[in-house]
Amino acid sequence: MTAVHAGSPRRERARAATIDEIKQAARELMRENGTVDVRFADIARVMGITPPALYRYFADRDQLLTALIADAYDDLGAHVAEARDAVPDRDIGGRWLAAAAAYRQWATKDPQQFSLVFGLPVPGYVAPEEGPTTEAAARALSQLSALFVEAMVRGRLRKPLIREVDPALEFCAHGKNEDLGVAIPAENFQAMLHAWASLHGFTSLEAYGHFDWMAPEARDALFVAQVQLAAKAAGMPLADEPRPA
Amino acid sequence: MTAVHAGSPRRERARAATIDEIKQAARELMRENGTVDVRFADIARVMGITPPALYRYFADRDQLLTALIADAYDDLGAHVAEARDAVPDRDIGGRWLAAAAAYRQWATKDPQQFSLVFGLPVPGYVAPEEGPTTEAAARALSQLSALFVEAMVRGRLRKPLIREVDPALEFCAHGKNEDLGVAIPAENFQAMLHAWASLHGFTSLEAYGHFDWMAPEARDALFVAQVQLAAKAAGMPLADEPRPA
DNA sequence: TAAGGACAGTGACGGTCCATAACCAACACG
DNA sequence: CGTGTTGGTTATGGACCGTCACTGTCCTTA
Repeated sequence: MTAVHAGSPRRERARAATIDEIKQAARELMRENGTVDVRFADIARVMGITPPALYRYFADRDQLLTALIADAYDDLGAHVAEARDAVPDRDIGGRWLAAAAAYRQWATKDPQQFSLVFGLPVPGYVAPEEGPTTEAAARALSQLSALFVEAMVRGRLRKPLIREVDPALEFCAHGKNEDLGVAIPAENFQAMLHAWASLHGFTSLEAYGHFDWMAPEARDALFVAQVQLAAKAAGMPLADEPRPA
Repeated sequence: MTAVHAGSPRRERARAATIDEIKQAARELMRENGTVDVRFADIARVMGITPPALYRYFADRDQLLTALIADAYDDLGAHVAEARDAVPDRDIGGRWLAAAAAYRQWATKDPQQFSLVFGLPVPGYVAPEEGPTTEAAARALSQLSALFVEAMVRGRLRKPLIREVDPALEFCAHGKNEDLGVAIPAENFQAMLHAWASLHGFTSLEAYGHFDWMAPEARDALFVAQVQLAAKAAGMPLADEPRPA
């Protein structure tokens, strides 16, 4: 199993294609019945094979889920990055808004995938610890923190609304700064997390139907206001302003 | 089934007790294996009866889940209300902080229950539409909005940071004001939802382990800062300040 | 080119879990 | 004291996960 043999490139490609088809079918089924549960029997039926055949590619249902989670992280990261990079470099606020909107849209379009990534971790496929999901998560979320890094290196990051930072959090911020490559002030680091949590909260509530009592336009408006508030509070330039004196 | 017979009060009490025991056992098991999944067999085993006996009390696994969700909402609402009311009336900011902390603590202590209430709705037990879960949800969340109503009637609600309100959202706000009994300005209504989303986002991320890389003290600090920011942005008096001129 | 091996896939099977059906004991009530 | 309701049992069916033994096919290599 999981032979390291490297085999022939021919087989390798076919195998990769099949793995991809399985994951695709799983996502499709999840989308259809609106659940994270996937039945091997259904996947097999869709693919025109028998259930046991799937075990050639995934040792376990959990292993398939792990792969799907990693994929979902990557997909989220890619969506955010694409939307963000579609806005000119200098419009930092616009880039943040675009990234946030992508985050939201990705979640509402596919609540199952969102739940897969940000839902209650089921013991079993969270275990790997430093596994592919953890790495994928880091990659995806770095797409958001990159905005703050950008703003920082351009000298456009202002003081956030909340300036007091607890020493413990300051310590964490310093630790993370090593990963980011740039020294973001602890207060802005804190604000960055606030912004993420705020964005995530709105997204999560909406994706799971807790804003269904609102008209779609109202939801849109609320979202924009929420994201703008987060940016404002985080010291992120909102409009395309000149750098502060 | 679900006889309307009313029967003898003796039997009624016994039945209610059993139903409660079932739900309690289910919660216990959920807590133990950290999942929302509950096996009827396990519940029965814990209770010392056989699985089919449970069907005397719940027609379905979904029905049990529905009951658990409603209970969870009520529990959350009770926790929030208790924590909030433990702080003197005049300290509005303190009441908000206490309520938010209760929301957070409730979620982190029992992520399964939190996920039950705020997770991906599984088609089946979300259907009722105006069912017990919807009502329970309204009750629970009104514990949060009550803070804004309090602040409003005491004339302590200031202008929020974001003042522009989209007409669509304004319309929604007016609709909800009828439920609240007090006319909260649309801009503050919007800010209230921002505060909830912000609180919920932090809570959700933490409960599902996405803040595990932070030290507990750092998380605590981040939370307080987040909630203070939300209050500040919402025009809610933070410290026990005198009413504004 | 022929033999050996790796790999994809199948059918049969065991275990677990949800749910129903048929049956039995106990209790309330006329 | 009989009768019907209620709470419980055993037996059973069906769905699904995962394993096993086996077959066919393609690749590799001598």
